[in-house]
Amino acid sequence: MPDNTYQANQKRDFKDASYGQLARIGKALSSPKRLELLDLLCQSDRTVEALASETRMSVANTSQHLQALQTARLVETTKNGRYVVYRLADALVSDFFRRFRLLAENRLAEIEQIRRRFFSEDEEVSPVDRRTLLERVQQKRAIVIDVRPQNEYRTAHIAGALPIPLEQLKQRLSELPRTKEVVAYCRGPFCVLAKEAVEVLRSHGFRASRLEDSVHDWRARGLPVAVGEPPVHRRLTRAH
Amino acid sequence: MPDNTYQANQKRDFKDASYGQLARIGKALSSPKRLELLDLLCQSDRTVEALASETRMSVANTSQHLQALQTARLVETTKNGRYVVYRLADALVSDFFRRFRLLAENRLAEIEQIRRRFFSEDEEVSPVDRRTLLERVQQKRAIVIDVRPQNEYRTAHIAGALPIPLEQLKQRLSELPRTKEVVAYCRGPFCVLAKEAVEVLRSHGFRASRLEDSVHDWRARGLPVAVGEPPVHRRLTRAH
DNA sequence: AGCATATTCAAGCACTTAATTGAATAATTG
DNA sequence: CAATTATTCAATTAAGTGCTTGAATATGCT
Repeated sequence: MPDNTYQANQKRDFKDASYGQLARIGKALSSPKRLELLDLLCQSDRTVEALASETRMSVANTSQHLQALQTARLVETTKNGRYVVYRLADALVSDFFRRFRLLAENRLAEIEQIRRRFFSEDEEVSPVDRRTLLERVQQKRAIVIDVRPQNEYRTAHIAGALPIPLEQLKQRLSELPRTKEVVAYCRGPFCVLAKEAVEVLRSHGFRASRLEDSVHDWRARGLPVAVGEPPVHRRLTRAH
Repeated sequence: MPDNTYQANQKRDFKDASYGQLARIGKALSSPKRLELLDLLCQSDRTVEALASETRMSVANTSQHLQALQTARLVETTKNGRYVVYRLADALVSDFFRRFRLLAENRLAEIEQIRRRFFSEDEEVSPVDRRTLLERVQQKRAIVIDVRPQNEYRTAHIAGALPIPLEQLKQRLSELPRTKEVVAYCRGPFCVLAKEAVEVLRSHGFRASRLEDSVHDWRARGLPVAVGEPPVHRRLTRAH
């Protein structure tokens, strides 16, 4: 009997320890701010300062949240001079984050409501158009632009997309064709860059719409993803 | 300028609201006990009482945790007489839970340490043997037994596995072949049923080992999964 | 109807967490 | 070497969480 209890306790301890470890990951994912940081880190490495200003948090608070993510081993750091660069600890994390988001979108109808309240329906690329997008690009009837900051583009982008950071968009409108459909994408469904880009483009008479996919969604669909600078001939032919 | 601020605030509100929703899921996953409940619910529907006794929690506490899972819409309930039956809200949840666990196993070396401390190496089916298991079963050199409670077996089980709940194992040893390798599996890596089964079997002279896969892992590998009672002819031929 | 059982609710307690603030550390620059 | 900049640390506060306890609700049984 005491031996039975001992074994039963061992089993309980094993379970508690195991699920306790799983909960370390869960805890890391339990704060909106940490999730926002993680989503940004899925796009590219970043310094604490850059993450703080992007998320509108104080540097100290950002640092604390990043340490929480590091404790869960979802991110890691390297020191570069005065800067500490945070990055995902493994590509698996960005893959997981995507599934986490998809689960939330599937289970929580509120997310779709929030989205509908913020985005107007006519600026989105419809699911139908999304499937034929690659085709339309190949037929030169559409062009995809990546409006994220350049280093995120370099980390990974939709193959064939033209890098035009939102900041530069107004000055570079002449590079874009008025005859084609212009599809802008950014970090994913919770990023507002592409929405702003579409507003700018439409106000200048372009036919523009927003693709809510991130480059990770694109990859997960088995569609081509590229790394680094855009091929030079592309820029020359695309520019008008 | 005031209009800019207004728009900037709208964007911030959109992000805060969106990531706030994601965090609802994260919060549900941030407690060891809730994760244990969720893992159990991946195996089959259960009443509050059943979940409480399985996890060694008070009924009230179990009920509270289940409500937290329900708030995150990961589980749902139906009332059956006096009982409230909790179940996963969608098959996507069990698929997600598996990936969550795999991420944790990948990122947190502590999990492997805890496992090694609890399981002895020689009772596990090695990764190599796992890949050829199906083959050995077909060649009638091995037999797979499912030692979970019967209703979990009925919900889903490895195709061809023989249902022998751990509770009945000692009385039903005569049904098992002494010439074949006996492979026991249960709910997955954090479940102790198969370990106990292997100990019982070995102490009675069987060649037995534990397969740490759950039926969901099996399905995710593209291997055959079945539902319901075992085919009758199987039981007759298998029984000795 | 009265009792037993399954579950939920509500209050209370110890403990944890998120965010702020100001100081400390560490690397770089003039 | 002093000043500057990026980050972390430590202390504080308010809010939130996990678990317990005892009561309340709801269903079924005799």
